[in-house]
Amino acid sequence: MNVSLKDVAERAGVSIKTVSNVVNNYRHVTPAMRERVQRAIDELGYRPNLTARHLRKGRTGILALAVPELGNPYFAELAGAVIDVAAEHEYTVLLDHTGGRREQEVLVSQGFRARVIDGLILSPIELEPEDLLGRDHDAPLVLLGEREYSLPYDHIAIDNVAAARTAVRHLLDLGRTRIAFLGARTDRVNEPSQLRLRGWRTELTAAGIPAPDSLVAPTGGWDHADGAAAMARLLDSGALPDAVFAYNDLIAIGAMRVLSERGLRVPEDVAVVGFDDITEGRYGTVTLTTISPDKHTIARLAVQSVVERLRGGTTAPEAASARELRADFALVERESTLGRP
Amino acid sequence: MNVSLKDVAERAGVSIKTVSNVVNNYRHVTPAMRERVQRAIDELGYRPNLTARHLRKGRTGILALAVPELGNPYFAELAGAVIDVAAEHEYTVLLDHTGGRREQEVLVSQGFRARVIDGLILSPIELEPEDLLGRDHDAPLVLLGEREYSLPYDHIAIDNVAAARTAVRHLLDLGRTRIAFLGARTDRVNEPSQLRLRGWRTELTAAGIPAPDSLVAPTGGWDHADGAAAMARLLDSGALPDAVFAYNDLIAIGAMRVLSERGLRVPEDVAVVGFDDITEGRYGTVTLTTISPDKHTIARLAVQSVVERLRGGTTAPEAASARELRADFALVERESTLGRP
DNA sequence: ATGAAAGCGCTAACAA
DNA sequence: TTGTTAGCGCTTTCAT
Repeated sequence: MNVSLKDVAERAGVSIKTVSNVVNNYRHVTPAMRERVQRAIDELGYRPNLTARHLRKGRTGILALAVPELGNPYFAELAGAVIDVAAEHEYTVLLDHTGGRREQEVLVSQGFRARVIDGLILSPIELEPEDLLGRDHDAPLVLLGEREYSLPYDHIAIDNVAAARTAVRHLLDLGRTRIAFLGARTDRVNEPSQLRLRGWRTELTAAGIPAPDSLVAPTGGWDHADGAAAMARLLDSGALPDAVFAYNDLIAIGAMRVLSERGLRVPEDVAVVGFDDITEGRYGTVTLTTISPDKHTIARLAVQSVVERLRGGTTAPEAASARELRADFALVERESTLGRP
Repeated sequence: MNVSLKDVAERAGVSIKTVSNVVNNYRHVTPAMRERVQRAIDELGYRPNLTARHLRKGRTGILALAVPELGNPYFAELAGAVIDVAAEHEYTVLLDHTGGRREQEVLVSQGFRARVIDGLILSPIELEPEDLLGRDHDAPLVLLGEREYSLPYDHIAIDNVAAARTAVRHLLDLGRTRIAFLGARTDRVNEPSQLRLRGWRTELTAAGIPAPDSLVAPTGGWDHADGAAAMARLLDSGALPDAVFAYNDLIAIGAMRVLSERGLRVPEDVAVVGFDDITEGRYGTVTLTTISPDKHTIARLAVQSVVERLRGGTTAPEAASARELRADFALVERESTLGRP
């Protein structure tokens, strides 16, 4: 593939510029000349060297997306959506995962893991606002997810408090009164799940129902195993919830597994609501009621945000223009709260 | 970030080469000089321009991975493993998905979707051998998955026939005799699932058990929904299997859902074995017995294959050096065949 | 409408 | 050990 513009130019007996004009569909080229050059291109099998083009133009056509864990179907499905939307804008996506570890998130935000990128979409877990303060990278950054930052970067999320309230409201409507929350991490001061926890507490309080800490079960992570462990601990503690609102679907499914092992029926004994609407929740023995964030809109807003800043040439963060972008969500009612028809 | 080597050189009062030496950890630099340059680097916040470096060296440090569907946890988990292994080799991973459509797979193989890459790992579904014959791209390619090609590219897979036989053997050992196969696609001549189907047939035949077509249920895709539909069709047809071997875990889980809806117990009435060992299978109300391919080894072999060819400078495919690389697999026995303890 | 030439930022001969 | 310089392949003024 070491055929360059120069080779084509020589072959066609024209200048490099003319070949470049043809390659880039420049308007003012006579049809005859275009054809002549095109023939040389075909004969030589010329393919433009994008790296050179990128060096010259200062853009690479690559966006990076960094999520906590690709093994979590929510992020895998979201990544798929981002790839598709990016393709529409003629961008390809470099994917990275951080394990939700602050250190990795910082590296990614600084562009240390993926450096040849035009823009970055980051879904942080542990990242602290100060980590982004001195960000020395000119690729526009957009933040995803429920953490709230007062930073000069676009942030895309659903209204997590409202979503959590909707989930709890649903359980209250079913007559449940001892509604547990599964998935509050306790090993960190700045709790990532605080918005959903706040929604849980607010809705219960508004309904005049107690929201004791004994019904809040912490987890170390957000996987099936964490949900199972938290549920087991909660039951062992003697708390007898008649409903569970989980931080995400994986935790909810892990919890349902434990409930089943303990001989508790879902939803008769314990109703369960998750969060994320991953495909997995639709095919269990008991299908999972969940909050469904509009992943496609999230992906679209994220890519658009980056692409707009790239177009505008304003890659530097500007507090004035930083936006809070909201995607919709919906409660999807299934068997884990309604029972099997 | 428009600080270049030249700026640093001026600031430090040295030549560009010296700065380059420091940046690249070249050996023969006096500590004093190194420190002096480093200070200039820090003061100016210099960051090397990788695009320029890549243009110069002819490499980008990016590997592309194209899988059928990121929403399938198997591929998401595999992608995560590839990203990690690639990082060890100082490569980042550009991720793409093809939907398992031939057209997309061809585009990817030609480098039309992701073009600035050093190497490509492709997991094809519909791709035909002839699609790769005239491949005009100098990035080394390695193929993943169960399709068998006689092509001059490394191919990494587990022994699908043996794995399928192991699964069926397990069911036979449990005394099952009417073992259905779920997930043979019928809309294509070159059946992607043929190896697993062959294993199913071979093992049954070896055991002197009939393997009638009436127990083979085709699917249009490989998702939960496809498994559910196939299972329903099979039951409606009057075939009464006492076991099911599914092409993958998603199909198996979809099938289990339908069995449950029909009042059939797993494994008492119908035992189920899947394929892939996705996390999801470990947390259902009935956990899933499955074939567990060694994803980490697959990822490692794939990245190694590409990196070796990159190192060797031999990016052109060579029939002589094309290898069939095997990763291990294991049967993981769970409740869908053994029952709950 | 086409050509000549500069230069994006870097690496690597070759020189000193 | 450090400096000079010639490109990598492309786009882009500025001429013609």
